[in-house]
Order: sequence, then structure tokens, then C-alpha cells
Amino acid sequence: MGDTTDQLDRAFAALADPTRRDLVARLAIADATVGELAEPYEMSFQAVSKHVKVLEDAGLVTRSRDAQRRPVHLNAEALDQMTQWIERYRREAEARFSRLDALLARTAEGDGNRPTIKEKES
Amino acid sequence: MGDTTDQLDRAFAALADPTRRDLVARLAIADATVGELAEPYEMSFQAVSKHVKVLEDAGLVTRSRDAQRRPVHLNAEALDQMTQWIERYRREAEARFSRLDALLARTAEGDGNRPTIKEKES
DNA sequence: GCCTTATTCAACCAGTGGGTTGACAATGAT
DNA sequence: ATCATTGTCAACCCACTGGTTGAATAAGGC
Repeated sequence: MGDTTDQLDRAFAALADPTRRDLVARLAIADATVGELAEPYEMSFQAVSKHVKVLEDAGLVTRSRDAQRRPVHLNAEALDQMTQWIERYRREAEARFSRLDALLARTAEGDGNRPTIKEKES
Repeated sequence: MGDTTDQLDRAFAALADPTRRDLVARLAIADATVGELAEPYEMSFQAVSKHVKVLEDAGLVTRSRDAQRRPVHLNAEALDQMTQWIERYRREAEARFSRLDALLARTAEGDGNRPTIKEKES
């Protein structure tokens, strides 16, 4: 359990940084080396290297070796796991709201107070 | 622009904490007060209050007032914005992989080296 | 072997984050 | 008015993070 938790911790934390989100956005288009990734930013090359490491530790990217280069590759599966988590609760919440809306609509219509309502809430 | 960025920063950072993800999971089922939310955890009441504030600043929850209580309500829209962001790039990446897979499959089939291939990569 | 390219590691600094405890504020009940 | 309930604010501690610079490693080119 701690395993999955840690992974989600790291994944969400990784995407909490705008630079790293930008890296992900660019890696969605094409794999790239750290050097290529670092080029557009003001910050030092090493800083970007660190950012990439954070993404890697979060499982969001993987790396292979090609001579001196270590091309960075986006891991779509990790992104999928994140949406899985979010969507589960979003759907739960929305389902609940819809039910509530329906309830309120029925009550407001004036033909309310039917005893069919048994959504215990306390 | 900084606006949306900040919001995503905060939202992802908020969900990077396991306690806060648990809060979200519970709020998906039902609204709750800070007191109710704090009850199951070992940590102090104030710590949970802080966590809720982080979720609120991230736009993930909203709060109303009911006498002394300030019930916390999950904001499904904020969750949706997060999935929007993630899914955009996941889809881009996956589309690219599919294209690449198809390319490799064609090449491997032996009827390869058709000049239709012009995915310049260098 | 020596030089270049690409990348990481190590040490450091300032800022932030999660936790604590203790005091304060807001609202309702008596 | 006083008390109880519910929650926030403030100050503090320690760990972690994002950034820096400088040195080290890894792999190829000559």
C-alpha cells in the first residue's frame, strides 16, 4: 500500500512544479535529452537535470542510453494512474451532486415530501 | 496565465499529500466539518485545519457556514481541470507511441523501407 | 592516451511545508 | 453575561525543495 501511496505522492508533487509540467508537455511531443530539455530555460543545466530526476523518481519518465546521451521518455501509464485516482473521486462526487440536485428539484416542484426519500445523511 | 498556472501548482501540490488525498476521498462521499474530518487521524485538529486550508486555496474544496460549523465541500470542477491537463498530454504521448508502433510493425513486416516514412527525428 | 560531449554528484543556501502547542475569534446555547 | 463549541492564527521546529556552483563520471572521437 505504501508503495502505491508513495508513487502517487511523488507523481502529484512532480507535477506541482510549472517547469516540470512544461517538461512533460514537451516530452509528450517527442523524447529529448536533458541538454535539449534545458535549452529554453533560464536556469542552469544541472537544475533541469534535477527536475528530470524528480520526474523519473515519480515514474513519470524513463530513460535509456544512447552513447553519452540519456534520452528522456514520457511514461503515459503513470499519467493514466493519476487520472484514474482523480476521476474515481470526481465521479463519486458528481454522482452524489446529481442525486442531490434531483432531490432538490423534486422537492421544489411542490409535489415533494414523498416518503420515497431515504437518503440517510447523518 | 500565471493564474491558471498557480491554480494547477496548488492543486497538484495539494494532492501530493496522502492525508489530503484521503480527505478528498472522504469528501467525495459526503461533506463534512473540520472536526469530523480530523477525528480519524492521529495528528492535531489544527493540522487538519491547515490541510483543509491547503485544499481550499487550491480550489479543490469550498466552505459554507452553518452556525459555528464551516462544512467542507468537494469541488469536482477543480478535479476535472486536473484531469484535463493530464489527459491532454497523455493522449498526445499515446497517439505518438501508436504511430511509432505502427511504423515499427510495418518495418518489421519486411515490406518496409517504403519512402512514405518521413518522421524526421535527428 | 587525450579531449570533448553529456550528464550526474556534492555541498551549500534560502524558502516552503507539515507538524506541534498556545492563544484568539466567531457563533450558539443557557 | 457566561460558557461551550468550532475553528483559525501565530510562533516555532525540522525536513525537504529548488536553485546555485564546482568537481566528478561516462562514453565517443581523434
